[in-house]
Amino acid sequence: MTDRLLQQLNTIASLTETEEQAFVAVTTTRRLRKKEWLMRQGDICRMVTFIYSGSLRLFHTVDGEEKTIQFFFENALYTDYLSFLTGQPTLENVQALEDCALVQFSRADLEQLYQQHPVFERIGRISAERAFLSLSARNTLLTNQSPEIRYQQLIQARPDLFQRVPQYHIASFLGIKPESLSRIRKRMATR
Amino acid sequence: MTDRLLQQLNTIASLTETEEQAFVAVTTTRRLRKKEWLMRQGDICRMVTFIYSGSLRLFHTVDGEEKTIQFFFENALYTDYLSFLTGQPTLENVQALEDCALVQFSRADLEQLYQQHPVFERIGRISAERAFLSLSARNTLLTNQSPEIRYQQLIQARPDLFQRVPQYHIASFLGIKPESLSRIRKRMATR
DNA sequence: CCGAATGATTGATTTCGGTTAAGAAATTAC
DNA sequence: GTAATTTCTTAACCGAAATCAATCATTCGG
Repeated sequence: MTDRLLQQLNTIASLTETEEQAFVAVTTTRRLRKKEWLMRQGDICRMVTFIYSGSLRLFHTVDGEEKTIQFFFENALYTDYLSFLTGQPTLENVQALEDCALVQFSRADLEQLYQQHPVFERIGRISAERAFLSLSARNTLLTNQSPEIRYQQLIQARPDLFQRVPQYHIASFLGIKPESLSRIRKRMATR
Repeated sequence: MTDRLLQQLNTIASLTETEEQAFVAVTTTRRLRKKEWLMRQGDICRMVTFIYSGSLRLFHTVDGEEKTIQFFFENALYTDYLSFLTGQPTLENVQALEDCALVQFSRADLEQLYQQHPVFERIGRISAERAFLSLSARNTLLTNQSPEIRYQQLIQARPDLFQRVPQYHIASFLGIKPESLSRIRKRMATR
């Protein structure tokens, strides 16, 4: 399982044999059943998680209501930067949508790697930059476009999502209520 | 001017004399008059800009309408990650709200620094992480809270903003129309 | 100091997504 | 395979912000 994570890292910056070994030494694997939790609001996030298979949903709870922020599928990486970096309790909830196989490593070990092999610092930088870009894109979509456009872009970009995720989670991800998504779909069908 | 930028960098990771000199060698300074442009949609962003004094406004143009994304004041850093990292033309417009004194360095030089002194890689990583966190906070506010709450949080967090920035830019930053902001203010005053 | 331009407020109306409530369809569990 | 639960759709109504339009206030240039 760790192989595929290493592969991903190598696409960011290539690792020597030694660096790969140092990295593998700090990873652990883990399984999660559907509906089990990777993270609950109030936990402290000390791990980076690589999704080898399965899927996760990240959401915040606002006024008792779940606001879906992101979905994670195979080959994605997840960590709560805020909690991971500051040691603060997280505001995030992450739950398995499907059974998952995961690879993890801890913040403490990552700091060690940063010290010992600057290439990981580079990987960390590029990863953070990418996370920023993808958040930025989501931000732009969410604030500049109408729900209908957001929905259209999403089916364009991720048609698979609708096969694997219930519609009311997708509605939440789009920043609207399930009833509204239903209306949008109807509107678009009859046009 | 570059001193204050160095100071900021040193709070992220401390630089040796040599590293400081290498950095200073690649910086240039620049002035901008009110209403002049640092960046226009379609440009390619090759620079990181440190605001020594003055202020800037970053906005996107969507359907002929300006959407203010962010304000920059003294000691802030600006770059368009997307354009800076990929070399793509930017979608961002950045205009001086007040006369500005700026310190800049180029992507090419930064890459050199990354190669020669890993500490800059570290600074780059931490900066990207911070940018992510701050965008994430804005995101949460913008998507989870009503315009009224967003306005309240903003005067709490940045009362100075209202002294330095016209209200219609602030409205745009809050994701609403000037008329609506005016009404929110009236509503709050009479309560 | 005055007129023009810019920025803020106010009012009338419209629009769109939220809310509430019900029922239909699909999935899950026994 | 059927009942129970979950998910999705539909409809009527509501409310907050957008839109449209006018007016007021302030700033700026000459």
